[in-house]
Amino acid sequence: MTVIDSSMRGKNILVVEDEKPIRDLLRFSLEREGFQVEAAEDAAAARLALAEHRPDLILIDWMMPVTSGLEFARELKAAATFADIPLIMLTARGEEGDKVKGLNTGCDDYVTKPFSTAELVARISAVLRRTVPGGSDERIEFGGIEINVAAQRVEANGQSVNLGPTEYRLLHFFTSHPDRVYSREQLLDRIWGQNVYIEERTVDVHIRRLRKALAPAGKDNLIQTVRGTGYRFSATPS
Amino acid sequence: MTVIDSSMRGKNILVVEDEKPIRDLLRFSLEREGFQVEAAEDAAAARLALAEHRPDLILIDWMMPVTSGLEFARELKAAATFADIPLIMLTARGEEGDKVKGLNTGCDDYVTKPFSTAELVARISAVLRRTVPGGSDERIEFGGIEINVAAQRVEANGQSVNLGPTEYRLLHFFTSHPDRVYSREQLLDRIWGQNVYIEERTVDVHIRRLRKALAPAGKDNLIQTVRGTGYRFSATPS
DNA sequence: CCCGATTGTCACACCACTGTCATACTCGCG
DNA sequence: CGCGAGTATGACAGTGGTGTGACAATCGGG
Repeated sequence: MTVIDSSMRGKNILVVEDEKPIRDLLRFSLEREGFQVEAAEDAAAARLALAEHRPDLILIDWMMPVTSGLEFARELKAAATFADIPLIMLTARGEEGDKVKGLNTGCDDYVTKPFSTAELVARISAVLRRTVPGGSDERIEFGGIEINVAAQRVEANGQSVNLGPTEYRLLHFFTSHPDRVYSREQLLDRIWGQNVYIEERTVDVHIRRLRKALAPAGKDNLIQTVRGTGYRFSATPS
Repeated sequence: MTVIDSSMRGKNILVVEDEKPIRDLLRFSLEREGFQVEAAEDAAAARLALAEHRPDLILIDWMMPVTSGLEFARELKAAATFADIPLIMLTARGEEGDKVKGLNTGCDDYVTKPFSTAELVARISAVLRRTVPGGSDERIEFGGIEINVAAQRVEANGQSVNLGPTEYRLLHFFTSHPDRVYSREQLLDRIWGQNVYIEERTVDVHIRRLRKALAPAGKDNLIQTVRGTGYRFSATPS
């Protein structure tokens, strides 16, 4: 059993692998380690997943029908939006030439099949570790709230907002998933982690703390209570 | 035949290898790939080459007479001027203990002999890719702190600041990467070296030493603690 | 060889942050 | 209007992350 750094928890990984058994194994292993996993069976599905959500790391099988992993990697590195997402290749053992091609495509590491889960997780952690949060000066803006992901800083109406770690993650999640209701359970899963046993009422308290922090800038009304369901982050008042 | 990324072309590599046949082979292979190669037959010659021109990467043979590759690597990592140059070790196969020692000196990767040219080039490319392009600037200024890289001198508000090598590298890194949060692990990777195993809390101590050194000039508040994440260097207070 | 400088580690103290509870409040409904 | 379920709020104790001083080991120079 591998134990990963707490900062890795909740990192989003996109797995692109055509063989279902391996795909399922990867999903299982990685989710057990605390990663959030999206799986795609080919390049087309991967493109769809990318359009929806930007992962922190992409795992690509080298051998894939239609569009090979190598081609897909090239495609990603050519696209400005995704070029900075770290990339790990899954490759068959002993194909020296293949390894080299993979590295030269711009992938950050490669893992040869068959691989141990421990090794894979170790490599993923290593790659993620040297990735700076918000690698390309990522900025999120919503309804007058601006988040500088790289600096982990928040401004509302130009005033700087001081947040604790949990409130920051909460706000970060809300700003990147606005106009949608989330139950307390969903928020616990996505912000605290999937295997945490915490009182659901605790969410209320952190919502309140976040509202209080946003109040001086008059932005506390962006967090709306949906009675009987949960909370929603939206610019249009209910 | 391997094709390397165009951004790699013209990168300067210093090869330190005592055996002439291997040295020539390395020079030939790397130059064919578009690198500029300086070759030195021992540590003394390497020091001369370093004084003349700063390479983008150093390739060191582990087994060398007089000053071993390991010693030379330590020497480099101790010198503030060269500590940030990425370093790859050439080591004989099967010497597990040696590998570990090599990794602990802070080298970025190692290649076991006998190696294929393709693999070596791939590793070099991978290491160079994750190296930040900047690094050999003459002068850095940020928030009233001025670093004279050539002289390895620091001034804050006009007062000269006395720093140990590690604190100097820490400050150098911070001033060239301001307004970003870095975890302790990331700082260890980027300042101590990628394969060094050091307590994360040690970062705290060096942060404190750096703060103490900057305090007389009133610049210690540029280093900000981001609770639960790491540290940030910024002119705007939190 | 000795000496000062530097480094990595530890132990201790402190305090921001966290999760939980009790209480007050609000809303929907009969 | 009163009731009950759901939510907001304030307080509080425990936890864990961070600051700090001290210390042994190592390094480099005289």
